[in-house]
Amino acid sequence: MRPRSERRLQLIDATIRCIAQHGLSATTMQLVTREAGLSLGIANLHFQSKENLLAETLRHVTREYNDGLLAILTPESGRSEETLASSLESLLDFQLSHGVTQRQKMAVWFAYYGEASARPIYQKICSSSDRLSMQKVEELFAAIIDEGQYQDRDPQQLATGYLALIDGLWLSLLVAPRVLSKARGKDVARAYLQQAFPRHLS
Amino acid sequence: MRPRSERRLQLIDATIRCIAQHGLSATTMQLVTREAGLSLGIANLHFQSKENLLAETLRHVTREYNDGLLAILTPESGRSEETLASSLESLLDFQLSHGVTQRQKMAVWFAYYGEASARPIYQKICSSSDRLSMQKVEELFAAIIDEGQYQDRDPQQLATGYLALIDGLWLSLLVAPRVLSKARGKDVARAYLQQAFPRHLS
DNA sequence: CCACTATGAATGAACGTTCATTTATAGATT
DNA sequence: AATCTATAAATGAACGTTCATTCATAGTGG
Repeated sequence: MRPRSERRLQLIDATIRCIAQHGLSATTMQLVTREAGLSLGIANLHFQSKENLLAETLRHVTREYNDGLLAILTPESGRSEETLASSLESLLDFQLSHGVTQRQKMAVWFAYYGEASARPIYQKICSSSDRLSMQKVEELFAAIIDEGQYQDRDPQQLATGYLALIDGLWLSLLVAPRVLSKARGKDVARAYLQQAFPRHLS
Repeated sequence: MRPRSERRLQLIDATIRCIAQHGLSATTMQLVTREAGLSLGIANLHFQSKENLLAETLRHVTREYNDGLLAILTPESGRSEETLASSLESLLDFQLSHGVTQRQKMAVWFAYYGEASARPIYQKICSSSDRLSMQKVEELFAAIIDEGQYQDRDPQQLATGYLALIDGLWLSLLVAPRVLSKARGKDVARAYLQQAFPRHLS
């Protein structure tokens, strides 16, 4: 017997692996609980329903990503080494890091995106996460434009383009990893940022 | 009684509407055949199985898009008015046209992408379509770089970035249409191309 | 001894598929 | 033209399977 929070995480992790391996539509309670090494009834005990388990899994993956993003893009007092240029570099490193671009995570992410247009719950979670990224990246870009005295740059438009580019690269990495390597994907994203802020990226 | 090809198209159209409205995992044979105004058994008569119907639906949407792309990016003798600059403009217009960016089509597209990592059939269809787009866009970009004598431009990298950007914009249009309008999405894509080929886009 | 955690067989609803039957169409025969 | 025949199209009730959920039961810690 283990505490509630531990079992919840154990089941969410198993759900992630199942979605990545079998897809969202083939993910059953049997598969998830067996993957977790637990009995069939346990998921309903901790999550009430499958729908809820799936929603919580999406929230988990989304929160994990958002926390990583906020750690980079939220200015903190005491980090004297931090510059706007280093934040930009960190952002790029993070979004194409191993942790974020591993197959499992991306497969989960896009599986939910694919169903989002039909399920309000998923749509809400996805779009609110997108809004946060957009806001934070736009803030960073605005500060960089100000610092670098860049002319004719629209931070909102650049942030929209950058985040769309990252999403598209993730999709390519997921569907055709042999065509696009992670390193090349990073080059492409870096080129975008270099065009936008040449004096902030080597 | 109607000929085979007509019924097939009728069922594929119904499948598209069902996926857009209910999602891929909630699309049942009952739903599809009722949407088409036909009986339950008819889909298996024309498509053998549900799996086959779903695969054919993906092929249909993919082919429709590829045909539109090829019509723009395949040079034809007799089109004397055609320039590389006008091809670039046409490409942009097409990829953010009403026909391509309507909710139904995008919802179907991403629903399959979401399942593609777990289903080889979907993966194959999606990735071979991506490869075609990549090849054609890369050819266009290479010709433009040559004509415009642009320096330090890698056509493959630019094409990868551009197509990823378009994918990402479609995703935004689907999940958060209120945040990103089609017109603004087009502006963002145009800005990318303008940075790359300033002398080929007004 | 009580509250919480855990099990897995049982349940009923929903699903894809099948198939006996009916309906419609086109060609052949009278 | 009218009738018959052969073929394909179309139907929907029925079948077997799979699924999420329930629940009686058992185990565990305080």
